[in-house]
Amino acid sequence: MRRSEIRNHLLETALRLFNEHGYQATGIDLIIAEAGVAKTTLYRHFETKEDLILAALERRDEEDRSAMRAFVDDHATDPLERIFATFDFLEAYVDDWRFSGCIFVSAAGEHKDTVDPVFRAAVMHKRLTLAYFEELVHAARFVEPKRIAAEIHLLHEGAVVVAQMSRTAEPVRQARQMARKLFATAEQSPLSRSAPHAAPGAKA
Amino acid sequence: MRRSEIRNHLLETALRLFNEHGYQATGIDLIIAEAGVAKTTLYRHFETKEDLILAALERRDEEDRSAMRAFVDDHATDPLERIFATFDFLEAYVDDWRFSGCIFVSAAGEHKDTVDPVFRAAVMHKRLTLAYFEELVHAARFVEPKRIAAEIHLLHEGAVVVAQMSRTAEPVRQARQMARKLFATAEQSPLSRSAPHAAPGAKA
DNA sequence: ATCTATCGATACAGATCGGTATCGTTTAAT
DNA sequence: ATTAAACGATACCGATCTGTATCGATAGAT
Repeated sequence: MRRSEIRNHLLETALRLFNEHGYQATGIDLIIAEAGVAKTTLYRHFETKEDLILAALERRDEEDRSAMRAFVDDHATDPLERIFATFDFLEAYVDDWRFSGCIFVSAAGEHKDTVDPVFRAAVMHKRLTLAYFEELVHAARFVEPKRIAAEIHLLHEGAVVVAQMSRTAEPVRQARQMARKLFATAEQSPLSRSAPHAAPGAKA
Repeated sequence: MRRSEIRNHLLETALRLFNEHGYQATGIDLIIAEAGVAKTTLYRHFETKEDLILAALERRDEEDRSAMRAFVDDHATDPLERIFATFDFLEAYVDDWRFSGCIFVSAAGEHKDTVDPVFRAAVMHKRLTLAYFEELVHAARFVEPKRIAAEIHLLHEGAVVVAQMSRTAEPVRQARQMARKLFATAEQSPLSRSAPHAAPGAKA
């Protein structure tokens, strides 16, 4: 294995095991065994296990959010439909056979102290995801974009947790239906959302 | 301390510590130290740590659901308002300074194997909670009661997870608003709910 | 081709884990 | 008052944990 690939390989292996068994339950020895790497090698790339967890979460954060962006860009152009497309992305995410809950929620559940770096990393992921929702909602010209974005976020989180327990993607489909019902009646800006010319204060 | 109280005391102590630090992170030694009890005593009441976890979850399950029932009974008589009262209960639950996320979701996050008894116990709690929602929805004469109950459940779970990250009760209030908007337009049975006159029993 | 940094393998340290064994003391029921 | 069970305290077991030390082999860059 090439030198520069080891770090990536370690992160991917750790991420997979964290997702399968959790953080505390995943020992360093298991990670290096699955990665086929010596313990010294792991500790040359990551100072502590916590550093490995943080690096893994950071990587997954970027992966997830850029994957959602790409999915939305690929599947919808209409600003309103782009909002609903996030639920389609979520459905595919939950339908993966490796799915066993949101790893950030699990990370927050295992590191409950609000000053714990792992907890803070989980919170940061949710904040960045919420910020993307705000972009989408803003582009759809909703009034109170922050409120609508928070509602989308809440639906996403609820769907994922229920899906984690029921091991079905049905909660995600239900969340999308709820979103459609909620945002069909949500008042939009006087300048209708399909207006090709930019509305004042448009961010993206 | 009286003999019969030891088991209860152990369960309460364990529950508190599990809620503070999680399950794996809470060692037996910490539990007995906080409970002021010898290790032999703990193992005379519970065969293994897993048994202690399961007993704690079972206890908490019954406590939570009976507390929600009592709250709803106390705060609303109108069948529709009783549904919304569950969100008021949830708000008080989340507003507690000891709140750090749903212990059943955390339990499922730390025991991801679907055949793990702890995971199954967490799932059972959610199923029983959902069943109660179905009772409430049925009493409110909604068509498709199971669908409506699942939506309430999804809103609850989403609110709790977002509240876990933000450490605010605001997500719960938002979830209640979403429920009001969703179920205001939800079609009810031809026999409209019994009280056509102004809603009594709404919370103060 | 040589040098240097990183690799794999292994052994080990020190702490902590869940759980057991022992024993003297206390408590509840007869 | 006596008996039997549960108690507290403590020492201990084997396993596992994160992290370090050592050392020969290997690979990248010059």
